Amino acid sequence: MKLATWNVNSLKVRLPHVIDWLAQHQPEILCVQETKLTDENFPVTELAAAGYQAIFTGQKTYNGVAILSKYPGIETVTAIPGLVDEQKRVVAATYGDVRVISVYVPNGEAVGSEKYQYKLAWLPALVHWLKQELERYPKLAVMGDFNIAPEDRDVHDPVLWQGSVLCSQPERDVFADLLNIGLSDSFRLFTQPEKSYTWWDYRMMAFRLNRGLRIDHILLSEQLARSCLSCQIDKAPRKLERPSDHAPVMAELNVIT
DNA sequence: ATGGTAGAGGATCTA
Repeated sequence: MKLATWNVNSLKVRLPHVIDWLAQHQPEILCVQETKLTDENFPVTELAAAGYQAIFTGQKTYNGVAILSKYPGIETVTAIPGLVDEQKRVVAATYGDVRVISVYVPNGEAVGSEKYQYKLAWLPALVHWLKQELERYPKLAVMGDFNIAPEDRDVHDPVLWQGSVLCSQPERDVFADLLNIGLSDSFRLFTQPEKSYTWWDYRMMAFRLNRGLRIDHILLSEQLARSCLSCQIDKAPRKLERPSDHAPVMAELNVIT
């Protein structure tokens, strides 16, 4: 079973890239973030023609998440239970006995800003919910744009970024909480190339210079982590014309669906 | 020179 996640930065603009990528890699599941589409505008027909169904929750202009899959999902949830939040940032569904969550963590803008406060309030609600999900679903995969670079090796220039948003200690502490409740960073289950990143700013030739951060993650429960065979970042779509600023991350699991 | 680019929407906001 192949699982993947990709912040597409507008599914409307990126739909051709997404459909090509699905055809090439044939994942059972692709979590997407930043669809920037209301639900009535979601490209259900085009994805169905590509062999994928979708569960989604979106809004105009900002945010929006989805799970694309080859098989139908059940037990759909489109918000963190108990959290009052206008922004569409999570969607969950169950495929066989695998629970999948697509998540778009707030960016946080800058340390000390209102958006940073929102991020630091939002994240504990996510952790609390995931703890409950882990109790209910032993096979849990949480995938998406976490907007957190967990360690200095996930940052092209740790000195430049030290203490900045995406790298600050309070954010990294929450990421550690995610690991402490029983999730594994699937990318770090394996030996990886140095300077592996998933996001590069559009500006300043950041991609060409590989000035990136690893902020998109596939987190797996213990049961799924045990069956994980590989996890890799696919930089190829970032090299296309009009790319997303994020690259997809894909994991292969020894699980039959 | 606190810059630069992309998306949405139609002036800025967000990233």
